Amino acid sequence: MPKNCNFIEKLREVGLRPTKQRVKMCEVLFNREKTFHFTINDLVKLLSEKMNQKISLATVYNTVHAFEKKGYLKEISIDSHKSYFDTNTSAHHHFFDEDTHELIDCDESDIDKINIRKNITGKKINSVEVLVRVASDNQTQK
Amino acid sequence: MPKNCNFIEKLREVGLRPTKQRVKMCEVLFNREKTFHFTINDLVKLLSEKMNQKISLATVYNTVHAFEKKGYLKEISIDSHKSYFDTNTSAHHHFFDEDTHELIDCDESDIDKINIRKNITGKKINSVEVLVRVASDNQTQK
DNA sequence: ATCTACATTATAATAATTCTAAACTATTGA
DNA sequence: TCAATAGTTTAGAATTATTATAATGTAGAT
Repeated sequence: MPKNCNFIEKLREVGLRPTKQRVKMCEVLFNREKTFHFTINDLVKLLSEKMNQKISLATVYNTVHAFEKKGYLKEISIDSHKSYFDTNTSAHHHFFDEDTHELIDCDESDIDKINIRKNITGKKINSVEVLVRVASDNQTQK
Repeated sequence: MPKNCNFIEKLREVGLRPTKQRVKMCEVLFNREKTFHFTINDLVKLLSEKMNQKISLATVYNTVHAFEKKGYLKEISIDSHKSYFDTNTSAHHHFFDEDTHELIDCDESDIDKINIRKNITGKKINSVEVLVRVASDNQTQK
């Protein structure tokens, strides 16, 4: 049984038609050990260069957003100039390497539980996320 | 002594020429009790509607970025679709109201100190910021 | 096999931001 | 004071990221 079958099933489960393009994108995004952080641009490049799969840019946008809506992907706000997505959809924190522009997931144990003392009346907390910006430690940095 | 003098001096101190446009923007941004969160769009509207000051869009971008570089403003990443700026340039956390798209500063006492257990070798921590997303608490929400 | 609803595609449209090059202005110092 | 000059503003063009459109294609149901 080829591994694609998993993706076909998973797509069907959430009500997304398992089209050629979506299955291909699943392979690129979810056949990984570690979580994957990417921009739409990264993904288009990966698909065309590594997978030799020409998918229209509009489809990549549509599909990424479909995946996001169905909980397969999560959008991360780090840089107002581009959208990052994360294959790890659980609530978790990030390190952001300002030298390489690389995102790194935090494990649960990396950051102690955040204690929030303030309450906004009539509002409930949807998420609490920490972003730790890091950069090169040497003296000669800019 | 008109209050503008302060801004003229301040601009000069950091090496920015105190032009008419910059001083006007200072008045809009920094003559406030509370910190101010805004997008470029908000600012352009404020300048033209409230202050009756027509400033070219390019100048608003230039000036906001000049202020940011000199530490007068801080950019906040919340929404990948627009850039928010904050007149509070110290390290601090935010609430983000997902209903109104409003940003609210946290006081020091609102969130306990964040304890980071992980170390990225060769990298130092530049900042640690928490974003708490809140939304309406009622049952009938979307 | 056929139908229908949903997907994909190329391309156009939009929105946010940056670039360009000409006109303008604050500062310097003769 | 006044010109020189270096930095600034401006309108508009260019660029980039993203979304909309409308025609064509395809998965799933009958």
